[in-house]
Amino acid sequence: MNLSLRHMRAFAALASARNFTRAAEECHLTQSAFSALIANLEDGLGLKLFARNTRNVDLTSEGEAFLNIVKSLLPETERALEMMRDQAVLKRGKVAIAALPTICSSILPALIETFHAAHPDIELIIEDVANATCIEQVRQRRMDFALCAATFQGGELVMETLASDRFHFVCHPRHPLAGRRRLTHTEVQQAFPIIVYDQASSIRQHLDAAIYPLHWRKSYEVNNLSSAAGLVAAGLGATIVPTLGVRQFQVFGLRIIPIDLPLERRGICLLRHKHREPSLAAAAFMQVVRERFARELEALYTDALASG
Amino acid sequence: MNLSLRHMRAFAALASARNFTRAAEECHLTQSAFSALIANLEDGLGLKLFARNTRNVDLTSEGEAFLNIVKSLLPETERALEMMRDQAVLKRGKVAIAALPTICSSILPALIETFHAAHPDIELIIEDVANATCIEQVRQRRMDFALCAATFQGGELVMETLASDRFHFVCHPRHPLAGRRRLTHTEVQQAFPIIVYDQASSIRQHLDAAIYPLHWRKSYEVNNLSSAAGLVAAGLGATIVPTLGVRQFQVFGLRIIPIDLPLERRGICLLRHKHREPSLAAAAFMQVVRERFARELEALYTDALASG
DNA sequence: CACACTTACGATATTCGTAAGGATT
DNA sequence: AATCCTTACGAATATCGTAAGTGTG
Repeated sequence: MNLSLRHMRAFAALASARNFTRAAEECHLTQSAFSALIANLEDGLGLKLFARNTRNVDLTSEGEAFLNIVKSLLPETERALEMMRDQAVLKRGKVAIAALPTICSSILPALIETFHAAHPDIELIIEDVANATCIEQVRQRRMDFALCAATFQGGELVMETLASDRFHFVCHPRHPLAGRRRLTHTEVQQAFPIIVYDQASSIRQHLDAAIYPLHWRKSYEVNNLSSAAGLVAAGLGATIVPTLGVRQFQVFGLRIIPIDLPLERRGICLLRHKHREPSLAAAAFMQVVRERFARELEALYTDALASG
Repeated sequence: MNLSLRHMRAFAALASARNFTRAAEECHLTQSAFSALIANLEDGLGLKLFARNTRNVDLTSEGEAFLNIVKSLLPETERALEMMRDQAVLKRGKVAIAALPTICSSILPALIETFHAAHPDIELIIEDVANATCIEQVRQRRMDFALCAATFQGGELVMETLASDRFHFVCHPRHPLAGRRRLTHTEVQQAFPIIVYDQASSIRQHLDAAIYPLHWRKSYEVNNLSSAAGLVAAGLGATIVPTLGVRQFQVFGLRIIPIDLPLERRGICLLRHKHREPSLAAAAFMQVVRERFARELEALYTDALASG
């Protein structure tokens, strides 16, 4: 017996209409096909569900028993299919994204807005974590994808470069270098005191790698860009931030000057797992990312130049 | 989309095995047919449930969602089918019977025993009520059928005569008529004092109709045969009972003498409703009734003659 | 005799298994 | 090269609709 949705729908229709012709219409079938469908159901179950005489159609007591079952089973099945259909048209589902804090506070909100306008019912889970955590979450397939710094990744991780962001020297308007329009990294190294970030930070890692084997004349080490912004605004030192982070400094009216580092740019990538098939929703979000990320970052950069 | 049990079974098998070939075997299909079945399911839902590459089969996130649904829906559906299958082989279901008290206390137990031996899991509901109530319960289709006295029934009731039971004069061994081997109804009428039954009793109704327009010289009117048995045993009078009721008197060692009445016999019938389609279980019980009732009654009769 | 379900039947669609094709490790 | 899924294809099966058959009120 291969009970199908059609069987249940036909049965329910007939149980309610108690008339083959009308029930058949309801199911968009000819009366003959409908009759065969009911007969097939009865055969499959091995018992009569309806007592027919040419004038009336009535449920047998086995039919009553089946009706009780179908009354709960049919709506559940219909609901299940509807849920899947909704998923298919991106009415439901969720996308889990890990992203660097700088991305979360700069570009991501605009991308979310775009995505949400198109797919208002998709749930988004955003985890703003350090680069290493981003990678680890993707490796463990706990997130659909990550937006993080591009680093060499072997194994089952797939990296897709989105854009690269540049670095800026940020200082108080009364800082000795405040009047410069462009700086080299050697000039920056001599700008004492300098505020650097925690070792776990991808900015710090990138800069360490970029400037090696030179040493930073650090004076402060902070965890968040906003802390650095406060220190710089108070005239306690200067700092270096990627374009993705400049906005935090713009509000204080600080000087923002582009730098040329040996590794001038930091690659930003979309990182995903080879064996985590993206859901339709995730695929849709990734598409938004691919289409807009580079442009948004460029806008941030020109904005930083203008304000600096 | 016509979701079927096969779809769900195939999906569940594949989700668990994560391998088309093995899942196909589990479903007793060739791998190719199984593949088509899954493809059909995915097409119907409008989305991919599995991410295949030649080495691995994995659920997509939509597949995970569907798995959650199927994990509850499939067992429910299977259980529903099993219940219906059980009904078909009389492993489940119930039979509701209304029957006269005399039948309930005489023949019915043996029939129940037979039926129960063949169908141990069928629930039986027995209502021992007066004839009028039997008829009314069947008319209202509240019972599968009734075992009661045969009376003219019009409309939607179907009467099937099973047997006819005879009447016996029952008296104390020291009663003046105790030595007789056979009595006529006129002799019985003069046997004073006589114990009769309540107006609602079908025995009383039958006798009233049978003896009309003569009058009973009644001395006591009781509701139950067992009460009458007590009175007769105490030497307070004689009574008239149908064969179905004699057993209650045999235990007291009373004399049981057949009578010839103008309407010698009382028909016992199986009464059912034209439009209450009997369940398989009810049909099975009715069959037992048809096969055994007359024989059982005959046995009671010869037994009564022997003991009388 | 009229209505309502069943049966008959040819056309169409689906599903099956065998066998070949293609991709990944 | 081996494994494993998909595709191709002819045969078997199921389902459809039209139309005729059947039985009950």
